[in-house]
Amino acid sequence: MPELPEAETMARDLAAKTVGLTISKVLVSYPPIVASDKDAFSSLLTGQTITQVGRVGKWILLDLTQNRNLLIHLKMTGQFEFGSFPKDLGDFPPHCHAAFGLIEPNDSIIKTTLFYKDTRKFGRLRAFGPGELAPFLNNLNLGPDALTASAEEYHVRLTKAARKKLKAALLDQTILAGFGNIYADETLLAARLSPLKAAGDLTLAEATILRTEAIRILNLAITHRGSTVSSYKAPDGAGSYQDQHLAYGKQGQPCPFCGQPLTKTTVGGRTTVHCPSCQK
DNA sequence: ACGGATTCCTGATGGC
DNA sequence: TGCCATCAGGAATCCG
Repeated sequence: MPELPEAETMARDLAAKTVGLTISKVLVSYPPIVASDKDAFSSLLTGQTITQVGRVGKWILLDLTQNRNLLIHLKMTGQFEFGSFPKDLGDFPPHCHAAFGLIEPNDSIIKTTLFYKDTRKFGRLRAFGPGELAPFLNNLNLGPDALTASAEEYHVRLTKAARKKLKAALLDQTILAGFGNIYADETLLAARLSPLKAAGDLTLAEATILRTEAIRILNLAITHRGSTVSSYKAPDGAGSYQDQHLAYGKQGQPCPFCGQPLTKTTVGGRTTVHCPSCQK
């Protein structure tokens, strides 16, 4: 499930494969995947060249010519795949819902096709015309990026969540952007902080440790191309950070720090694994 | 107002 | 073996 390191990996792979290419054709086989009307979606994108691919929190952002943008949230199972342009709507690869035919500048032959693939169909693609992206992003009210926020920002933003449990606060993208279930559990264990603790009780010293561990783990995960659990895979291959998970999915196994068994609970509706003995 | 529950989806898994 | 129920989870939306 794509979180910050997986979104970053996908954005980098996508940038390497698509920047400089022009979208010559768009086909949508499952219209709900496109947040707006699919014809409006296609006409906003067709003819535009991809100039940059980046990440905003867990969103993937493609900058296009004529101040247009394509913003994608991968949710649980969204991914990208390359292939040849489908002959019709019945000719899509399995679980692929949108196809973008890409050409070299001043050419007309489709060089490659970018597919949006999403088994569970939770992801959404949105196209924006000039001036439309900023208000949308503004409305998302995303907090500072988990990778670049300062210790003070971690402290101020998390304590403002008051009685919310620390794990739930970390998953709230309006507090800090980028954490998902995996990296929240991994970070909390590394920082020896309880997911059940009230976020409002976090001291500056604790927030500082939390941030240090978060940045260490997120960067390490990026160097490993993310964590491949269930089906995550970036265009240039899967990740391997799952091999270094200490908390996620490790319920019942001994805590790597004290040896007591890790317990599984539910916090904020999410499966949470932690060490009741180490994490205070 | 704020936090918890529900909803969207499908493949994997577990129990009988 | 087969079938059905349950679970997984990001974030918008609904609810108390």
